[in-house]
Amino acid sequence: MKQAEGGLRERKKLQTRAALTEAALRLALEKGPDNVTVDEIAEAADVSVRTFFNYFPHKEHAILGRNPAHLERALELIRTAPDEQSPLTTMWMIVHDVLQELLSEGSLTRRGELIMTSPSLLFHLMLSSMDDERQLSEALTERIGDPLRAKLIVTSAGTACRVAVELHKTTPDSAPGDLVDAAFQLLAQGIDPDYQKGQV
Amino acid sequence: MKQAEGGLRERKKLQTRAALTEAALRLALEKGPDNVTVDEIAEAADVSVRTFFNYFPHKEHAILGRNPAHLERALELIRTAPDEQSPLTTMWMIVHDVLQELLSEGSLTRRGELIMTSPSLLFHLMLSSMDDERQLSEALTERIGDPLRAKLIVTSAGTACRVAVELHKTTPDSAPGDLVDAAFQLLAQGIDPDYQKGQV
DNA sequence: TAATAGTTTGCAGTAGGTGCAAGAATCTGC
DNA sequence: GCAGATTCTTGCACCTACTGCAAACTATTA
Repeated sequence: MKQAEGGLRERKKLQTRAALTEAALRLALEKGPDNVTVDEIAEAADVSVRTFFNYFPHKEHAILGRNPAHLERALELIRTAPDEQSPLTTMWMIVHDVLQELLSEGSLTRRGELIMTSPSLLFHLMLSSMDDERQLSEALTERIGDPLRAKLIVTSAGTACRVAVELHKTTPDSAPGDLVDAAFQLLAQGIDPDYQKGQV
Repeated sequence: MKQAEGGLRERKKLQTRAALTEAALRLALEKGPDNVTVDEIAEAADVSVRTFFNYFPHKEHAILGRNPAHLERALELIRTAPDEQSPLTTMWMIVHDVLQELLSEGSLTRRGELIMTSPSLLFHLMLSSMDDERQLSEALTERIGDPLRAKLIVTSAGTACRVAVELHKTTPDSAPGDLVDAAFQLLAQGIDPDYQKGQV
């Protein structure tokens, strides 16, 4: 029978994975994300290159070090949200849930800024976000019925974060959290009340 | 002195570029976008692999065959929009401008569906869209002042298109154009009037 | 037609990424 | 604590994407 959680094997895998993400992030910060090779990361984590690719499909995944638990929690938040809570409010809570953790472990600033400097990283982040998005949309559709609106709410929440981070780079005086809040507010109430379709 | 436009050299470059995108798209459709190699594309277009990379930085760019003229026209539309036209309305016109051309040349369905099947293609598209987005946001900020709102409007328009295409795949009975319109409408008026920030 | 400027190409090299099979480590039932 | 099954690691051979360089070629210009 398979040993559940506490096995040595399990722990070693977690260790290896942690060592790889740690090394990847550190080296990426030191040398710039595009100047790190998989060879270096593997060597720093003391495993073979081949093993690296057993853990991550792409170099970028190691640097991003995505936490699968975040998606789980987000889905849970959507499923257990009280009826009276509006959908975008739920999304706001999800965003802040993740944001809080990233801030508390101090990896947001390091990793976040890194991501914004590298198109390739950003790209892979978005790529892996696509699947999350799909799952979140499905969960939200389950709740509110309208699939178009559900998808728009989920993707808009994502866009709000991205826009906030980008804008924060050009105007560092405004806090990212405030920008996220402002973006959510705009999206909720409408980004253009004067819109008129079909003035062709 | 440099010959302006009609030179043989100029025409040959256009020809080569066209041959490459044509071959890339055709092969991608035949064999699936991830099973095409640059070798094949180059051979089909009767040029060397090295020449391929003189024209496109990535394989995906050839398949996407992005038309630089689209961005130019979009920027022009933003700059010359009448004062009374609301910003999202302008974005709607841009979207339909491109849509119309893609439909008329018949490449939307072929290329569009292809793109949606390949994460790699999708993300090269988004990646190159990021730069477009930046330029469009700047132009729109110029016009309406508020950079956050401008960025949100531009990115939301992009998201609307993406969501519409995705949704069209699962519910093919609704036309993509209608879905785009519905998405724009929702975004304009607000995706969640009951949103309340900070119910933590 | 000769000089010039721009294009194509082959070649050599770096790096990401995968399949396979052998060997090492862990886990299981006894 | 041991034998056998399971799982992980690793080296190796291989494919593909992509870049820099210098030589060969071709259109343009005077």
